[in-house]
Amino acid sequence: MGRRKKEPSSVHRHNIASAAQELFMQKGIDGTSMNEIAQKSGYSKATLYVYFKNKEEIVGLLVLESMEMLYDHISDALEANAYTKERYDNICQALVTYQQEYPFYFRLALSEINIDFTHADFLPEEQETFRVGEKINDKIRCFIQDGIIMGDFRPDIPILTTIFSFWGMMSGLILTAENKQAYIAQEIKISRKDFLSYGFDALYRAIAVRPAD
Amino acid sequence: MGRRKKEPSSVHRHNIASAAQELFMQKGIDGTSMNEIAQKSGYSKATLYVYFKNKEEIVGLLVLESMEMLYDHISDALEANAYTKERYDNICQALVTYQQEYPFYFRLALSEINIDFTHADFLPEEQETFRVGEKINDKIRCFIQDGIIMGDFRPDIPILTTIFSFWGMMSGLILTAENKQAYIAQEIKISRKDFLSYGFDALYRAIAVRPAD
Amino acid sequence: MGRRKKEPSSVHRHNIASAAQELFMQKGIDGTSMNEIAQKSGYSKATLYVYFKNKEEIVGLLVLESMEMLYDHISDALEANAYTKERYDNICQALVTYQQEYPFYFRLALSEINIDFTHADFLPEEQETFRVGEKINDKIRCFIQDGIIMGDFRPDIPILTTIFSFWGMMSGLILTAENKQAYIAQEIKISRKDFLSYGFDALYRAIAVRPAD
Amino acid sequence: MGRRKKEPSSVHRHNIASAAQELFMQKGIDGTSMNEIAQKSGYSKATLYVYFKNKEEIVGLLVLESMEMLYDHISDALEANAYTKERYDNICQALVTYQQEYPFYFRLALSEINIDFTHADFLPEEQETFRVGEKINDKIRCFIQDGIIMGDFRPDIPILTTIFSFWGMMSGLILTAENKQAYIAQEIKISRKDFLSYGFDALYRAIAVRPAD
DNA sequence: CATGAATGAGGCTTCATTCAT
DNA sequence: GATGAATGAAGCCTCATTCAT
Repeated sequence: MGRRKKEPSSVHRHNIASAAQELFMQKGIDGTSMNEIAQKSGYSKATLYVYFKNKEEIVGLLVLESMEMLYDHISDALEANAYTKERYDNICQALVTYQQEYPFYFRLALSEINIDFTHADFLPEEQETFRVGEKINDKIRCFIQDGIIMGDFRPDIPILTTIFSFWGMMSGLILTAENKQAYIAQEIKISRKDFLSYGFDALYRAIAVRPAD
Repeated sequence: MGRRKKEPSSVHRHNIASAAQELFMQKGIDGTSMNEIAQKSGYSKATLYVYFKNKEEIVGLLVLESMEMLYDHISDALEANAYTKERYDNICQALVTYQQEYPFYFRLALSEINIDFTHADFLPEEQETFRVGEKINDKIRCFIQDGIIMGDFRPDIPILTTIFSFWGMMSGLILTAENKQAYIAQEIKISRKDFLSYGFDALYRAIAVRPAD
Repeated sequence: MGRRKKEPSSVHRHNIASAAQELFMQKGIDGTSMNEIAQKSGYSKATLYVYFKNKEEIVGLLVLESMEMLYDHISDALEANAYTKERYDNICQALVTYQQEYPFYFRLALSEINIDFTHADFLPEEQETFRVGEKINDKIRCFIQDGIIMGDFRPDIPILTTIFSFWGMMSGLILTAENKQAYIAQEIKISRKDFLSYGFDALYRAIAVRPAD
Repeated sequence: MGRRKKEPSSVHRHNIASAAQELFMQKGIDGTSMNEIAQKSGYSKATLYVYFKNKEEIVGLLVLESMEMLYDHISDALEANAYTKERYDNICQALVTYQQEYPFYFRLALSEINIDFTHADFLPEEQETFRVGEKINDKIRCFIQDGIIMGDFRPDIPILTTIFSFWGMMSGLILTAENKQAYIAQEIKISRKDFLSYGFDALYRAIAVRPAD
């Protein structure tokens, strides 16, 4: 291969991680070889190791990138609207969109790779990922507090507990909509959108001042 | 190794699958080698292949076994009590217990391996697994219908949608309690039990006739 | 499996060897597992080792058996007729038939497993095989001597040299007819029978008193 | 192991195939493991897979290489001399030399691996092998036609039939000379050279205009 | 910087063979 | 005698990673 133009290192990192992401999505992390990543990204296998210490670091960057995108999605969702319910719906939509765009990392974020400080291996990327996670939490916290102030959410709800339990329940709902897709369509005969709305609304009522139904 | 006592074949299968389960849990399916399964189960690697055609078949049995246990857990939960809320709590508890006992398959059931008819590969074990899944659905359906009849659940709730969305949300909640364990304990300073109750109750209210709060 | 009726050991040996033969023919010796032989023969894998010390011994018996059949074929061919050319044709036909019936052992006899006293491993079966080979040679020697006496073969031909070179050439011809079957049919447009006759006749003329053409 | 000097890839392929050839010769294809090939060739096992997709491909290259050498041997044999009998003897000698140099592939060419269009798997190497086989046939065809024109061969001989039957018979003869070597020397007390000449001459007479005896 | 080349380690699976019953 | 059960050894192949250039 000819040498390529001098580009900032981060561009190459992104190119590689990007190719990896698609493959991971299709075949899982373990199911994807560095060889395949090399081929898909157009770099040589050895070059991968110029930009990443190892496979794990690729995953790390990917998780960080996806976490940042999630942050952006959620930020946007919150800034756009004034009414609490609308903002809530926007957050839900942001999550759904995010899952559709980065199904692989949505799953990761939910379960597999655990980004809490327990097993902080302290790779720089992981630290950063954690930080972004905190920023997301903050955003949500503000949103809930705003909602309380605006009289839309019950004033007695435990904020942190709500954030985490909702995060879990929403993720589970979205994942189910994804995984049981065919089943839901054929057996329940309901659109994915309605299926999701049903769940999101149920959750909203749980913290709303008066059942908004 | 010495020969071992004559035991019915199913015992060996269970021994092996059991060892596999623990390893899968710790390191994932792909991350676990047949070598490790052999060592942990106390059989020789070759013997594994006497009892299972290949690694995949071990996973298959495990999924089936765990699905059956889930069915038992849920059956018990439903038969034990008369009051709808109690029965609901029992189901929740059954799921939590199940997740604690078979964390790996709880995860599977939620996401990766898809037990709907979409990708019915028709391995006998997989077929059976699907059937058990259906039995579980039926149980839940009856429970909800009973709840409606007893006047505890709103009569207009869409039953199938509720089953699937609740399944997703509950799984997500339980998984979060598991994965963010340390975070929840240290940051929110709330017990896992309370964390889970908060979520389960929120969901209950969503279908209960009158907010039980 | 239930025990089977008491049969002379040789019957079981034959059953097993027989099953092995078919498999060897289809998939080669190395390509055939004891497992497959066990299944095909209807005995358990362990029982194979009651009747044969190991896989090699099965091959040994098979070679012996096939050598004996070849002897029978050739004996019959020689005793049937009076005229030299007829007897010659019969021998050729015997070889062809033998190759069709035992393609695998025809090949062995020609090349792979070498039954000359050089590498006499002195397994009883191999010794016996060698002895049968000698008996075949004797038969042919007599045939040639008869032919000379009858004035059909040139009196000066070197008998042993003729036996061995003819054995080689005939085998090679037959094998080619078998292996290039499709090619011969499609490209040369000649029947296998005619193809073989052409070669056999050429060889006959080489030792006949007057070109019989 | 240290890295080795930069050599064109084909050199490595040849090195590996060459080592494989010797082993195949001694122990057969199935009897030879990639491990052994690695050791004998001085490369690591993994490196074998850099240069060959799998074991089969090694065989493929070997067959092709040997086929090409055979072509060269025969080409040389034909171009060297003017008299038909001399050219015939040269061809025979070429075959003998070839068998001595590549005993393993001589055997293959004769029997096992079938290079006719029947089972054209269409691997590039196999296609090429087939093509070379055709070139050899052409050379021989020309030789026979020349012989007829020069009045040395009978004008009525069926050319293709002759080519194939002679190829079979000659191969069989050469193989017998090889396999029964010890036997021939000790029992017949004749040199291999004379043994072969006897057979080749017999075949020559079968197509020569007048028995050259 | 970029990479072709090389490889140790290890994965899954199969097999011939043994042994206690 | 017959076999179910068990296994050490080995086979093919893949992979993440390193290093010299």
